[in-house]
Amino acid sequence: MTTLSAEPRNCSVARTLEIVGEKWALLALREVFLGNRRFDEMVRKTGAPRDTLTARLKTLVAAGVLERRPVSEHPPRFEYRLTQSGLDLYPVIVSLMEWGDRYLTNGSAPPMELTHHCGHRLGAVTVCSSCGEVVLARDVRPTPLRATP
Amino acid sequence: MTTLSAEPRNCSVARTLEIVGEKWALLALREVFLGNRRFDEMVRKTGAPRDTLTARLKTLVAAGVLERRPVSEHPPRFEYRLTQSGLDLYPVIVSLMEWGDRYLTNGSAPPMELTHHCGHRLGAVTVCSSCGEVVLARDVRPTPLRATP
DNA sequence: CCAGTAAGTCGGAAATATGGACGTACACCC
DNA sequence: GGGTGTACGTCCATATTTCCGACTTACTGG
Repeated sequence: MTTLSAEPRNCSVARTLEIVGEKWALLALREVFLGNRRFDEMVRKTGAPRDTLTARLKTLVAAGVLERRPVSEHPPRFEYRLTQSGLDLYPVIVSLMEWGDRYLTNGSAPPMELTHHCGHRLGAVTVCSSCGEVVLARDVRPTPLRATP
Repeated sequence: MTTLSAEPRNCSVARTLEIVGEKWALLALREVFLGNRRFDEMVRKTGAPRDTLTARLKTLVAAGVLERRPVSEHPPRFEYRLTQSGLDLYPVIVSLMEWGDRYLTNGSAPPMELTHHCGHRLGAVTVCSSCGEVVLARDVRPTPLRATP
């Protein structure tokens, strides 16, 4: 018999989405990348319900993507900071933004522009780390698995 | 007064997430990128509830990311194909996968590898289209808006 | 005729999301 | 000292979604 029913794939995409696979999680991250590290600020800038944002931030902190740290004792105030793994989610955010800029602006200018430290507007492209070529879906194939011996 | 309450940002990330900002939508896209274009196959490989997948596919088709086309009349069979805008979501998928491979494999090998047509394992990196440098969050700033006159 | 597959739809229970009010702990100002 | 405002949540009741299993339709193949 062939692998007949193929359980749900446990790939890295699925695993990653367990952590960031929800609108408010990614929008909270967007805010932190933009420098807004405080709860109320995130509520305002994302439009997320306070409860939901609380839950998402907890997940992100538990996953080690954000760190919640006190910035003042009296009054008690906190901020959420990106950890290294959090910083490494930047490509996810920018590729979402890039796509929206291309397909969802309906002719008008993108609602926000980013400037790279090279001085130019950031245009983010995904390239292959081996050959440096722009990655197109049609140029990529899943590597066949070796049979389990 | 300063822009006191700052309505939720309507940025491209938020707009994009209205379409793909949910686990099953992105996993369905992953499957299509892997070549599985059929409904039942997506159900099996993603583990999504059939209803939910139906709903997500409808959204994706409505957004023009996928196209639902008949592949047989008798019996009626359909497949979902990526449109150009759908193909351009590839960077989102690969950057999610890249991150999971880095942070969620717990020491073991990634559950799936991709091969680029250059012959090497695909390592996807996001670079600035102007200077070619790898994009790091700390090297990017939002461009200040011109004041509305 | 029976089994199987593909592509959904349906219904009802369970889980989540949402919005508004509330709580706490201050700071600022008069 | 009292009133107002901000930050960071929590709580509750309702609304919406999700989830699962069963069912439907339309065939093919034996």
